[in-house]
Amino acid sequence: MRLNNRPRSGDTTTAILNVAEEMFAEHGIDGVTTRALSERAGVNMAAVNYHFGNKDNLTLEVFRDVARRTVERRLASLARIEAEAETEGRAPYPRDVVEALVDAYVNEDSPRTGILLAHLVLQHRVRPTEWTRAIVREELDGFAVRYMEVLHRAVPHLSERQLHWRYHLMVGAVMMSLSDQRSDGRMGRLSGGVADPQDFNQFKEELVAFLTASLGGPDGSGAGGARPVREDT
Amino acid sequence: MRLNNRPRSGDTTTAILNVAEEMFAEHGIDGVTTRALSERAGVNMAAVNYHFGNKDNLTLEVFRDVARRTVERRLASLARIEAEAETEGRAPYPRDVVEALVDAYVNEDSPRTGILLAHLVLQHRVRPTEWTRAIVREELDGFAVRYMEVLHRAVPHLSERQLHWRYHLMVGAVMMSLSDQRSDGRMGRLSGGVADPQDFNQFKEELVAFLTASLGGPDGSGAGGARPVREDT
DNA sequence: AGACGTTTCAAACATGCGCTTGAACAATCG
DNA sequence: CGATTGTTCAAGCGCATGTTTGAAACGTCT
Repeated sequence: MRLNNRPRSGDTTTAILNVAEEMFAEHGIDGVTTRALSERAGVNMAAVNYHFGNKDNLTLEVFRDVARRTVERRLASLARIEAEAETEGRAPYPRDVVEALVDAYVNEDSPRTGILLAHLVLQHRVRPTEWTRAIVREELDGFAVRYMEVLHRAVPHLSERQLHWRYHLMVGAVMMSLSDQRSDGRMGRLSGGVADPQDFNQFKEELVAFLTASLGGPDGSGAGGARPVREDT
Repeated sequence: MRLNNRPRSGDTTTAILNVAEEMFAEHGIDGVTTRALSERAGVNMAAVNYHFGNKDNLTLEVFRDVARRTVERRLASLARIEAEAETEGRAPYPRDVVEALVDAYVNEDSPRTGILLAHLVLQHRVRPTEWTRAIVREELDGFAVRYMEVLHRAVPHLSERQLHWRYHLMVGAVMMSLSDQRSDGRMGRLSGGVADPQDFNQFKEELVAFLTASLGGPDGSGAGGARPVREDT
């Protein structure tokens, strides 16, 4: 047995990982049993425990991978945005910063990624476990801090407290819209098809519009000191 | 046995319902077993099935009740807002409409309600079942339509599609912030305590500010045609 | 070829769950 | 009082799940 120093080229191991990711996206986390998974992967049930120790470990690996990929992508976007802003001698545009967040979730190239992350986060909220905690703390918290750093420069009118609130609310909105896309179809139902989360372009557009607007006013209580969020092209 | 014509004054029945609501809020929906529930309620396990048929039926009743209470409360708020606007011969204030949504979730009088509803909705997203579907469709969908009706009058610059998107994104943000409040404490952790979802006033204030701002611009892509959301006191 | 570590497999095991059962108890009414 | 009906209870059934097991198959190195 080989729990450590696990070669990722192993046929069975990667087959399990791939099928797991696929099935988690489709049926949710609790909706995947070791039996169904191994059957679909064409491997014996015991293989899961042999290669990953137990089921929690497998899900941990799958979702840690997804989290890392996404964070990597978003960090790259942030770096690009900051570089661009610096050469032009200005603060980053709020809209660009928002897009850096959204792009990693809503992306035609890897449509599963966003859904998987939504599953992870919702799972962590509905029923936090050791492995969700581990991923959130080790993979996602760092990015959140970094993101807020850049976001703060883009919308300096927000206080630190407001910044934290807005960020968490932003992420919440994204997560929920992703989960609607997958499971319920409520938006499509209630809108009579006018709003369609399946349409990637529409999805991104509306999401970015919402989030950019949400960064608007310095506070919602005071008089209309809020200014339009964006003046650039 | 008495599955129909069930008197709600029955001692055991209400004890089960109360404890169920309590435990659902605390441990999430899947986190409550019939055994634990009956033990805490001081009744025999069989009592649950005797009085409610099965577990799904019990959860259905608990959450349908919560949904109804909330919807009722919000409908009343909307009616009040509309009446006030009409006597003053104007459209409803966006901020008021937003508050009507938030109040029902974040409320010091019944702090459990919002958390329970968040559980319901998240559960429906993570793992839709017959009974979540039933509640969403029968209790919540109607309100959503009605709410968007009023919201549309408050922010007429939004297209129908935008309206639907914004509404769903708003609800998503609220749900996620509620679930953070309960389970993870991530916001508190990342902000070093500056942002504290346990503080009801702060919670409402930041949430309303975020949502009101999010209704801002007619679209996020165009130039800054957005106007401040609110001018009244 | 033979030996030995690695991987696969069918089968069984252990556990926790919702739910049922049949008897005891309580309450109501003729 | 007895009978009937409504309610509670301890015990256990059936089932699905994650996990373990011991042996078979495979690969590789000498």
